Amino acid sequence: MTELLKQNIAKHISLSEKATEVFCNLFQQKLIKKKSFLLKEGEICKFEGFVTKGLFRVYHIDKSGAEQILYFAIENWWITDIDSFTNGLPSQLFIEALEDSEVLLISKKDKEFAYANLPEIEKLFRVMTQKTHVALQRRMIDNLSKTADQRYLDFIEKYPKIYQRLSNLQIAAYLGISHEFLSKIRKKIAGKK
Amino acid sequence: MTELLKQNIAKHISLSEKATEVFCNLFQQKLIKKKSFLLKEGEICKFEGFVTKGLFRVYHIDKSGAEQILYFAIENWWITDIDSFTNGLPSQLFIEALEDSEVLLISKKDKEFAYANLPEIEKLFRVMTQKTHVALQRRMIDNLSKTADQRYLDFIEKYPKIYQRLSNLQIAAYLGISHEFLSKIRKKIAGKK
DNA sequence: TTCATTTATTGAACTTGTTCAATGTTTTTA
DNA sequence: TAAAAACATTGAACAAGTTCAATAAATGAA
Repeated sequence: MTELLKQNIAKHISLSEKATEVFCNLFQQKLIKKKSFLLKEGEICKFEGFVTKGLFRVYHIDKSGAEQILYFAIENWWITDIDSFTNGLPSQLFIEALEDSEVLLISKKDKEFAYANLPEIEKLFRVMTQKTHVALQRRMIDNLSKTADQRYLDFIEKYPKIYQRLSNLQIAAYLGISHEFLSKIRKKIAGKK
Repeated sequence: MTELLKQNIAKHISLSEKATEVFCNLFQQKLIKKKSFLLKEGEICKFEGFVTKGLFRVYHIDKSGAEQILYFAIENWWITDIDSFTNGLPSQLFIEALEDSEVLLISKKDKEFAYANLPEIEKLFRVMTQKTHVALQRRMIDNLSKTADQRYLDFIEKYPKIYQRLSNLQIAAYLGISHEFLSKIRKKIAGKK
């Protein structure tokens, strides 16, 4: 059950078999039905999760009711509201399953146990946070410099597996454009081929 | 000379006086004249820096020659290209002093020494990376949802100290708009008061 | 299988932001 | 301190993206 998780850890750091075992045993599996929420705005995020099956979206709803998607998470991705989780603040985010999904969850207490007793885990999360930060920096630059057409094409190229499983509504909310405009972009691109 | 740095560390984690001393001694001061570069695109970033005086901008230049500013750094801020530094890849960023400045630099080798010998330093950088990541997530959401007018007002409110030291050209490159349009926004806002 | 719901497409009018070129203002530097 | 360079403002024409409303297509639940 934690096979994927073990592989994922090994991609970031080298960790002894024993420590891997101890760490992975801190996770509990949870099944989330499509359209259900792992986290809602206002709640305090008490978990960090690793997706083993399905698809989630992590998003924010602004004052005018529009949704902005921070990221999607499929198999092998981590999900949490890192702000709420680490600082104990009410979350400003929603985490919703877009398919019937399975996650492995670790509680805040157990993660602190891991930090305290498995020193390599501190490195694991430092390295992972650095990588997601670099990815977000790139996305920030792209959003500042590229037109919606190009961001759409980039998205398809970068996440072909995820793209196929998403509606245009979701993709538009990720790109930061209206779904009507995405529809027009798709038409324009189709005409060019 | 490392007084500011020590205070900054203490804001993130609690670290023994001895370890603080050892860690801070790994830094070397460097003076950077206005309009000089700490890093240029194509170079491999070999340092992580802590600003003790002055002002820097960290930016990218896209294919069409437009500049996108990832962030500004004044006293008490850290600067590096984390991607290039950790992965040894050629940087896609420029780090330029906008004022005569002073930084404390730590080399990659010395940082690895610190990770290996001062276990708390691993935590320090995990915590700091998490905080900058949360800040960037918020900026991402704002860029997806807010109009340029609002982003400009937010910027002034959030970074009043930095704002005063910047030209409109720099602010526009941070907000992702043309400086002409920023000029029009400023006129509109001034008229409303 | 059918009906209801959600998702996608399209057009028209509108808003936001860009580009280019001209002019004025401030800051640097010789 | 004068000239040069960098920065800021403005207008006009244009491009990118939104909003609203209508319709079509796909999906899901009974």
